[in-house]
Amino acid sequence: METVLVKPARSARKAKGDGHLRRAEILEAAERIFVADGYEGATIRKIADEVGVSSTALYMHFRDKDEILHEICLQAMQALLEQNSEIAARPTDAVTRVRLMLEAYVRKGLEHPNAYRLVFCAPLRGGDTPTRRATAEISSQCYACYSGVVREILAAGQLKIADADCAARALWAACHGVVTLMITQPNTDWGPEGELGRVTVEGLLHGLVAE
Amino acid sequence: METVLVKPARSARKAKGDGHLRRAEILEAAERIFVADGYEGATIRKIADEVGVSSTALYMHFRDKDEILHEICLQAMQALLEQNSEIAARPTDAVTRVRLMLEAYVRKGLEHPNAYRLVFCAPLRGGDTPTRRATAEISSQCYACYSGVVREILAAGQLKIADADCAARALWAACHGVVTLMITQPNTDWGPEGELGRVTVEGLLHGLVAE
DNA sequence: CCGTTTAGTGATCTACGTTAACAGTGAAAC
DNA sequence: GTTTCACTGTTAACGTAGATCACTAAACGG
Repeated sequence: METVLVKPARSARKAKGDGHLRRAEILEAAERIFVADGYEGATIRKIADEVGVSSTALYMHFRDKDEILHEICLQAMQALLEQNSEIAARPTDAVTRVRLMLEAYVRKGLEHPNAYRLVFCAPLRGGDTPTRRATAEISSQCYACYSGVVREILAAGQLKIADADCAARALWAACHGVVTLMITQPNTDWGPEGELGRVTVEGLLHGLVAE
Repeated sequence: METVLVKPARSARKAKGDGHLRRAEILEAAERIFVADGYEGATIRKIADEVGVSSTALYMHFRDKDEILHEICLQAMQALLEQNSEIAARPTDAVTRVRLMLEAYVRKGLEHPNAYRLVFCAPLRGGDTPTRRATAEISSQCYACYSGVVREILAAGQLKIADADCAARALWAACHGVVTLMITQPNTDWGPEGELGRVTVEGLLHGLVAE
């Protein structure tokens, strides 16, 4: 059995994990803690401990704590964008596609409550880090993809109001409300699984879309 | 030179403001800072500085930081409850009253964004302080008052779904979504003043209420 | 082989919420 | 008139947070 030549290297110092390997390792650990304990719970030191490295080392790979956690959210955001694009391309009618998007949105939000909170509920302080801009870019693409389908509904003459953007925002806001409410008050009885989301989306769709 | 015997020692000390006077003074200062800088921005030391007192003095009057800021929110909550009660008692039809309540809710939320965030968006950690319970009590009365009117709609046979509570929650969630979106992203263009709120509420009402 | 770059370290800084130990005030009790 | 004592302050300090500093060991390029 041949052993890889490993540096015995004296010391408790963690071996170099070259380049983006260590970076990915940090992101993984951060995600585990972040998902479990939220933004405040995921401290620099906890993440560093999980990786087995000193807290200072994280600043080699990320500008600050925000960048680490926002990078995680960026991934979730990209997944959402992919999903939205996929739904947008389906050969169904526009109303059905909007419905599917909104349902997927609510589902994703409830599945990743901490990421959702960070992206959609945080006051958006600070501003110009690349990660921040990337997230904004993706989320804007996400919205564009979604509102495009709403505009299709308008074009088909099925929208009861003249402003498609406003309708899109209203539907989004309603779903956002469902997600945030259920996330922040998980102990409240929100009725049968998925009922609140369904009633909200269907109700608003019936109110805004003809037929 | 003979001097009057003046309070020697501690000069910079602030005069005693007996009992709840000082308490009210702290609440006022805390509210100013809280409104301007939010929960994280309103630090114990800043509040104490504003009052002109050492930071530890605040612990004479309040158990901890949470209690101070939640007391502020409690007042806003009581105002909301009063408003809701007043609207509930009006001699108009139930649908109109619900509409008025929701509009008032959104307006209040946008007027007191930081209080709104603390009460409705915070993870509700900790739990059994008296102030906490009082807030929960008031907010539950608030909901009861509101959902009672929604039940009136059901009783009048005007509700399209059988579950009045679910309808009430859906309407609330939608408004909550509008408020939180506009609060957390104040730089986004949300269209004409009040439009998003109006469209969301009216749309959902049309979807859930017959006629 | 040597100098530069890279990726790590522990000590330290500032700011936060909070607690502990102590001190001045004023009014009631003696 | 003195003593006592609750009340309301104070300064000092603790523990934890994010972030920075000065430094160093390994990896790399010539």
